[in-house]
Amino acid sequence: MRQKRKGRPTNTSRRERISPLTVARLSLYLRHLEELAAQGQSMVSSRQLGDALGLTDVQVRKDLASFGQFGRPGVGYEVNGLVRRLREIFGTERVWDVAVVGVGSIGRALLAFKGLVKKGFHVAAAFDKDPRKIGKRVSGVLVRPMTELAVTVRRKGIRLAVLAVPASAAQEAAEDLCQAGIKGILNFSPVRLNLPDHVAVVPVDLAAKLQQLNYFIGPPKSRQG
Amino acid sequence: MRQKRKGRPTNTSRRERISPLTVARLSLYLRHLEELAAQGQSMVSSRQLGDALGLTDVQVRKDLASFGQFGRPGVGYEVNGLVRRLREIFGTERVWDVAVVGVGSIGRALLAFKGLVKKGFHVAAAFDKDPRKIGKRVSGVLVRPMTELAVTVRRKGIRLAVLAVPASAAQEAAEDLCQAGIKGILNFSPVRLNLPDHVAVVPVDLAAKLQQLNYFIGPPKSRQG
DNA sequence: TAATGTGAACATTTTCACAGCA
DNA sequence: TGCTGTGAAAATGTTCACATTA
Repeated sequence: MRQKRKGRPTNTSRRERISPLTVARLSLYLRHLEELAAQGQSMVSSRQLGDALGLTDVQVRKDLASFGQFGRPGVGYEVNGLVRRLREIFGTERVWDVAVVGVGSIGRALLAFKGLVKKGFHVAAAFDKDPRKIGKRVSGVLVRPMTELAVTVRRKGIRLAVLAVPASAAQEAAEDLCQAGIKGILNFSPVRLNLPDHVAVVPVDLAAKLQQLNYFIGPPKSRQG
Repeated sequence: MRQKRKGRPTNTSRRERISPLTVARLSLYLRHLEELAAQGQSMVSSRQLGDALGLTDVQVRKDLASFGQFGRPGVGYEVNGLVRRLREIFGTERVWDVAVVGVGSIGRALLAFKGLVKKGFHVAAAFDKDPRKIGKRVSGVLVRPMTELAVTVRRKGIRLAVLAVPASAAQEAAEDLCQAGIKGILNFSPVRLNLPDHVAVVPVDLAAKLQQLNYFIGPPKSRQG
């Protein structure tokens, strides 16, 4: 019932839905596999991968099995093959241009962040509405006025944006991004964006994460009751 | 006690475990409720809250019910009361000191981030191992050498840290933090930290989030099918 | 023996349906 | 009627047990 073993059914371009939690873990796998590849390791078992990332071996196999048969029983997974396949899934065999909107401290940090390129992303344009910033270069990227957003995004074919403006300006800027044809927004502003469904938004709320961390730590060790 | 109306079971200090996904949403509720309070709104329904945050009304009620009975049937929830209760849950009726380790671009962004104070966090100390940074002030905070970490953390009673050092230095710095008695780490380094269980770690991997966003957007819209 | 892949059991989370209060 | 609170159903996610392949 299954195909020959050599011709492996990798359901390559079939976009059957991978669960979001699995997708989140796939980027962990990719990160670690890239490290292993850099160290010259050519095979890896689900156990090794899981141990390195704090997951069970079964979880790793289930996740990897969600997009095709890759492993060789008794042997493990081929590192380079998996890296290729995961990049294909994330669409990062190529490099994607990203726009940064808001060149405050967070925007600046992203412009300076070298790690992005290795992962397949390149900050290709930056926007701000502060006239004092416009025309300057930050980490080598020219800061443009918001009025040039649509034109620049279209000309460069940018589909991803990072939104790092103050809360009060976020919704409006997000709508500008939509108008410009952006497909996905990584949102650092502590605001829920109200946008059409065809635009994907991933929120990143640092203060909220600290609150949650504080909850899980619990009350101060009641030293005296 | 405060049972004024019908004895309402608010299980105030009972720390029965709230599920992690609920906790994540509780910070969303708190954020929005604080806004409503600032606007002078005194009551809110689960429906209104849900609409504002992209959740169903049932989800909101289930979440709020997970730590006591708060709503008044036919009326809704009292905004200020909920704000107080949520702050109590997150432990943020008081302000907590936070240490930032690594004063690169991300560390700097956090030092400059005003939003933290409003949420109950104050960056009280910064550390780096680069001698050129040590002794300088960044956003008003003195940068100290890593060798002073333990002493400073203990003296100031700091229990939360943000780790923003390069991947290669992350594990070692994290161990230093543990030694110093830190209880929770917000980890910006793209590395899984291997630490004792009693230290809580919340990872924040920006490149990974972009990858996931790219996955959900899917392949470039093949314009002619 | 050392691995993968997977159905079935289990656990968690979300949604539904509705009882009951104001 | 408008709203909360909640048991039960449905959906989603994780772990277990084991067949299978190298």
